[in-house]
Amino acid sequence: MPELPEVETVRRTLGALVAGRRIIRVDVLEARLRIRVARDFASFLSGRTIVDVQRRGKYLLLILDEKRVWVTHLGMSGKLIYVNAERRREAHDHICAVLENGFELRYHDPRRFGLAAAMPLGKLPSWPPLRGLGPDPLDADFAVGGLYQRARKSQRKIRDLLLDQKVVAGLGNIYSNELLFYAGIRPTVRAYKLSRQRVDKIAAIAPRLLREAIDWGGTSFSDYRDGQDRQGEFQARLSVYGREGEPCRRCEHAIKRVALGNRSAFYCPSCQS
DNA sequence: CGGTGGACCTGCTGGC
DNA sequence: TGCCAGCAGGTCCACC
Repeated sequence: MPELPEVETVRRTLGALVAGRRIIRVDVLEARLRIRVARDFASFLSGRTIVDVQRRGKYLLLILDEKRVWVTHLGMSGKLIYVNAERRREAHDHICAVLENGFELRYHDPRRFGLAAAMPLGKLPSWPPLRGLGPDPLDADFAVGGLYQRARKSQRKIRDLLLDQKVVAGLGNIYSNELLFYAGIRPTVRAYKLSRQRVDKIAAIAPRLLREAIDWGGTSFSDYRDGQDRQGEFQARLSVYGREGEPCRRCEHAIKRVALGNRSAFYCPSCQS
């Protein structure tokens, strides 16, 4: 579900609402996420004030005082929302952080593929899930040429390479497919077969596509919501993802779907080669 | 090391 | 109406 634009939208909508708020209590209602929520998670966060909300790839970082951090990943179906504490808690609300102003931060995740962890800020860089993340396309120092250096040595299909968070942090199946449409490249092409020019085109388009998706509040297929539980709008502007059989917006040919591994890839047979 | 395929979960949809 | 197969935005691990 949530790829870079969705996580960034949550970061922005949440940041403005929770910065400066103190967590007075944390209720962990279900600890069995992708990584089991640690026993001391609640006590480690209780009493802390949220200073800032940041993002690394698809990971959200709630920076707290006392140099502590609450890290979360939304997996496929996760939401992190800021709601009035009066609102009834729902099934799959796994973590509720009660704030001093009568609101709560709720982590909700039906499939439980996400994670929640807390640690001293200093431990974050060496924490395995974050260590080794590739460059983030929205970072100021994102280098267009870096992708080609990886691609030229890889036997993998280009769609699969783009999904690898060690290569580029933040792309998932929606935006990898969209990116390849705009670059005019079929998802099934082996990475090493692509010219420098074609790979550079993918890398150059990535920040533009992701920023545009953020401008529309991300893509809501089903579960995804921003920090205030609102849907995104970018699903109406997708070019290929989820559009099997529908006409290409550029040339009218029917969009095709192929299974690559366990996941679908979408492309226009006429615009992409 | 690089690459692939299955496992982990729940919920929804479409076909019979 | 009911049941079951297939599919879903992600990541990790065992295996070759």
